[in-house]
Amino acid sequence: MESQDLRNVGLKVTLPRMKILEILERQHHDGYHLSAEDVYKILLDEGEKIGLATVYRVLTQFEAAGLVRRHYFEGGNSVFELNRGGHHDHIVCLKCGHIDEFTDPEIEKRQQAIADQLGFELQDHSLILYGICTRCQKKK
Amino acid sequence: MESQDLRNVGLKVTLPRMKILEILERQHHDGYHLSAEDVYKILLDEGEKIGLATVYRVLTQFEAAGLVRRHYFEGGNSVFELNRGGHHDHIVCLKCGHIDEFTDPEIEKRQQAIADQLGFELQDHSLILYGICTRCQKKK
DNA sequence: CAATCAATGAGAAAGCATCTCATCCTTATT
DNA sequence: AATAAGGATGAGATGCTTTCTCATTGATTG
Repeated sequence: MESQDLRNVGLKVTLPRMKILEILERQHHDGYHLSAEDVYKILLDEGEKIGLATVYRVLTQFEAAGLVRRHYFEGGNSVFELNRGGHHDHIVCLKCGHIDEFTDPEIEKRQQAIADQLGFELQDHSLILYGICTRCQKKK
Repeated sequence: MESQDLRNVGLKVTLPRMKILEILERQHHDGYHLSAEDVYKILLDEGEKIGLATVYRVLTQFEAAGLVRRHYFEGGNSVFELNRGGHHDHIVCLKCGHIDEFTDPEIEKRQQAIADQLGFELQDHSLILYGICTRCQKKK
């Protein structure tokens, strides 16, 4: 029941918001991370007349509402993914852009310890590993 | 002997490059991280007629040459700092922007282990913690 | 000191993201 | 259902960071 997701966070149920949520859900299964532009193009492909400004607005609202996470990978534009439960970090292939996800309790623990030690109240973190994936290593 | 730094990496010794190197060195002691715009403003303040395009060009060259590291913090524009030896990660205050640096061998080790496990040839990483620094906690 | 080739400045251009505002649509209320 | 009220949207303008272009200037080698 998607429309409930929107009401729960105090957002009106509108066609753009439903469509964008649906696209994020659909792509999430494949582990994809979409830029606003990506989402916009998918909408166009599916015949929806939704403006790019709306896509940005909605994604930003979704982020503020906790429905979505935004990541700043190298190279500029940020990407979004559904925030279904568990936190995870990313490892990005520098050649093909493939992204894998992982979590490491030990790293999380150390992060908290470091913040404590430096007197920071830890609120968030961003950990991204960059490398060459198996497939691209072979293609050499 | 700064000009040698430039020759060592195959760059001609020019006034803009010397000046920018010098600014990075000067600010480095304070732990500051400068955007291209910051560097440009400092140059203006000091009466140097150096174009913004040159600042970007030079910083990018310095990065390619390994003299400088570029970081993509949240919010858009990237910042630069001198790459004097040791690698380190960053913790950024979400209120005042203050940046502390740290390294944690345990985290580094885990990162390598994770990359191995996922079949990636690890090349680089970006770890940024976000929180509220001691000073800003008190200002509440 | 001359010749060569790279470096620079200034402005144009690109790319991502946000803003503006008139119009449209959801929602709460009749 | 119909309506009023205020939020949401589309399209284009705008802002901001970064890169590109190209004519000019400057560093380096012999």
